[in-house]
Amino acid sequence: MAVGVGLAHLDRHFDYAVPPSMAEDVAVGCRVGVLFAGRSVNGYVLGLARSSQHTATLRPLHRVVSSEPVLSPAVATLVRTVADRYAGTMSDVLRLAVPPRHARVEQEAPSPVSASAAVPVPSPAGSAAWHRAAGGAELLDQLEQRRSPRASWTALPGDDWPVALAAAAAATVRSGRGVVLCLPDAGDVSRVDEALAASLGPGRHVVLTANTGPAPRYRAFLAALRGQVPVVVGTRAAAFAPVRDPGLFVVWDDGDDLLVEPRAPYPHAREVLALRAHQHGAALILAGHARTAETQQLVESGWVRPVAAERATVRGVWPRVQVAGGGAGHARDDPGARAARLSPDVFAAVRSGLAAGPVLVQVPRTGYRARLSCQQCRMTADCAHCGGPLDQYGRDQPPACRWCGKADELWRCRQCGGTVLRAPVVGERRTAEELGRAFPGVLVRRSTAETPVETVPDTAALVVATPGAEPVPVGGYAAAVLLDVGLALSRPDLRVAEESLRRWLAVAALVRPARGGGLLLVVGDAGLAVVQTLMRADPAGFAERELAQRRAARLPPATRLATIEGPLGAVEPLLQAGTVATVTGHDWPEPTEVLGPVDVGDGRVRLVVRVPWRNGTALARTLSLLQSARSAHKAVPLRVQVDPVSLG
DNA sequence: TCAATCCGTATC
DNA sequence: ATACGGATTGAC
Repeated sequence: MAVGVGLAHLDRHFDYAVPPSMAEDVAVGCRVGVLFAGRSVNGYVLGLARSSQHTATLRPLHRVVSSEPVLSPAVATLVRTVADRYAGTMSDVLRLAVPPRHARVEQEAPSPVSASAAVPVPSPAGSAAWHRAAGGAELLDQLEQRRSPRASWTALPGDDWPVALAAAAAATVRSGRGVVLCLPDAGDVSRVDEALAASLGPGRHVVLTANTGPAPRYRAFLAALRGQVPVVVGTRAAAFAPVRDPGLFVVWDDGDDLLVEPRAPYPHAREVLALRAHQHGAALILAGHARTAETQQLVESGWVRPVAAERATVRGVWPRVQVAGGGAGHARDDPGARAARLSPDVFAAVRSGLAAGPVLVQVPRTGYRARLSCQQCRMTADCAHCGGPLDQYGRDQPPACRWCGKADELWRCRQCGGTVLRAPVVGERRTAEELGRAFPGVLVRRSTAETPVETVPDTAALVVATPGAEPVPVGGYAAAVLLDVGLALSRPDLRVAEESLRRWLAVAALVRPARGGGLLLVVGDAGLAVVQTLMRADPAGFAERELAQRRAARLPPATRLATIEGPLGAVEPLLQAGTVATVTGHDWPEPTEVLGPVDVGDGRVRLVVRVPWRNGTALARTLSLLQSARSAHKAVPLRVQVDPVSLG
């Protein structure tokens, strides 16, 4: 059995004797309680055998918590694989894979399932998007015929992708197999939920998300486990869902950080589902308007095949893309134009759009602001005392340093001597107010993650939305505006370009085609690669160049990175050659770069370890051994992250 | 020579 | 965490 202790050196199975009194109740995969090193812990039965390798006499099981076999052998294997991949423990991954037990839900009489209810025949509407993509129709056919294609699908503007994904799920169900779909947020999940209800009929799927309460969550988990439903859709919480005979795994928009589990060992739903597709010989669809460098790497390796429309088809549905100069990154804006963001170009685009239908203005999230900079030359404003970033903490207060807190009463730009600071991001509220004043009589709606607007009618209306909270208009937006493109790109992040483009492609996908008058106005520098991508309507080409650049820069996914964070005294010795070999018996795989340390405060430091992609497994193994050696000596565990989302 | 104690290691 | 064993120490 697997015991529920998080210590790395105890991350293996332990044998227990089954007392005759429990023989009836115990089953492979069920929860049991045992006495382990003198304390009572829970665990899962990994297998039942007549004999044990263990020579000493076995302790008896303490109790059988429940006979429900919540950890199937396949999921147990998956959990082990994910733990190894991320240098984590099985115990940690089990917490992600098996929801907490809810006894009352477990006792509930299973709702009568119309197992014989036929899955409706495919509807033409469901496969419209697939027929637009080269290889899409074949993909559906293969799923229907119980085959297992693996694909990267680039959805087009106007594609009803929730319906398309539901059609792929239905085809798989008709072949007698199960499906798991993971989407970044609850909004996406509910759209696919609805589409699945239409394509599968009632009672054939369940929704599994973390923010539904413990009871409904366990109920949905059990429905999949017991084979009552063949399809599970949800957020990253659904990645381990135990569907019967899985035939298809789907990830939507894998560039979204929400697909990364925030609990150790921080697995990404795309990786979990790709591992499952490999494990079961099942199909995999990595779908989105954008394509990540990770997916591009899978495409280039030949493991997944691209399913995307031909150029002519793409051109036919893409909006007209117009670039308006300005925004951050331009050193010489006319100094008076504080509101370059809402320039005459923007007003013109909004005005003409409103004449034809709804208009969307996407504004960077408040709080996602870049550093204050000089109004005149755009030089970043740094603290004179410690060099940290200055920030504006109140309308009438002097700027102060985010790091040391010192206020700078008399800031002067160290490049041009300017004295006026530029607050780079104005929130959506302010933008909505400005637009409301400029277009009196027009309804201005604000949509944010906290208070999203679901849909907008096909009439003149102005929607100001933060990324990810764009309402889906019934008939497409007549125009959309991307403000401050260069500014968003100034964020200090490993994946800014990819991440920003992802958000902008999501907007482009909601705009009417050029021939229907659709316009996408990009406020930024036409020379930027991401802006070029929007103009050329070529997300796959961007992914290709992005991956090439990552290779050249030795960044993921061309390499595998891990971060190690902990007390200075524990982490710093790892920089010395031979330390890891002394501690674990194995040195870093050759070659490995160990970079750092970076002070992260509180006496803690962080190292970055980098290996070529092919050494990823060996690196994870070394990191596991390191954690094992430490936990065996009662040292505090280091915080290890394989494939960290960010290095900041 | 034996018990008390310490330390490292295993935990089935 | 707790349990155990082997090494160490100190009193007789």
